[in-house]
Amino acid sequence: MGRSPCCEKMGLKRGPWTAEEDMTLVAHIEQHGHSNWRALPNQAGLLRCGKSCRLRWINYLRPDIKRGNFTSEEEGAIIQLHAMLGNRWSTIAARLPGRTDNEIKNVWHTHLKKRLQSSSKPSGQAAPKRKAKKPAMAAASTADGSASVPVSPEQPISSSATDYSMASSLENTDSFTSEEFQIEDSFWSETLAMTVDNSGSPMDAGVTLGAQDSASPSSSNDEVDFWVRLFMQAGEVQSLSHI
DNA sequence: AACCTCGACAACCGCAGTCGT
DNA sequence: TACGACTGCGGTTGTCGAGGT
Repeated sequence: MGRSPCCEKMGLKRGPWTAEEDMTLVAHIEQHGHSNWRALPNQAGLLRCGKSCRLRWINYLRPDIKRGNFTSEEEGAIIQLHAMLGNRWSTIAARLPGRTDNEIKNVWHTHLKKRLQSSSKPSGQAAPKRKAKKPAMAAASTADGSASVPVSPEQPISSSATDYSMASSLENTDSFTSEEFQIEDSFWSETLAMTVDNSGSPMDAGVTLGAQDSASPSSSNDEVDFWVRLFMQAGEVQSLSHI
């Protein structure tokens, strides 16, 4: 619709950020905040577009970023949240304090999606050709190789609970081996139960791993809570229908 | 030792939603 | 109400390093 490009391409630097640029950006944000990303590069003296600055800050420079490998709890949470929410990475990230949407998205595409796909295939077909670099990231091989997640990882979230099998996905939380997702039973029963129990005060309810992320907007929580409750109700309906 | 392949992750791009005028 | 500017999000790509051949 004739939108102008997000930034002027002329003279703006691209590619990996240098340590000096990082320092400049951090120093500027600590002093002046980031109320206006578009104007920030000029004010800070950076030859980057505002979008690039924002991304760098959010994904890498923010002080509350948690670096390092994802724990099995976090991976399990991502899988479950993805089953509920689809590719709503920012919403999922809001439930994982210290993790960014980009990071979660990367982990999903590089590890978790393949893990789910491999676990849904017959045994013997999922063996990775290469040894995993990081032990924690070793491809999961379920005991019988028959574990599967009924909801396709690719399936986008639907506005209708009836065409999204939340019930199945929740009922099959033990699709993952206990060694990898120890939190499954306790974590999800607790968090989801809390969501339902707090249905009267949606602002307080939520599926958050660890401490409540104070930075996550309440509207986001409301949205997630809405879907959680909706799916829970749909799950109850489907559970009954299976009887 | 050199080359190849693949995994991991940072960064970019374009679209959609929101807000101000 | 319409329009433009800006921000945020999700998909995709590029780059680098490690492991395999």
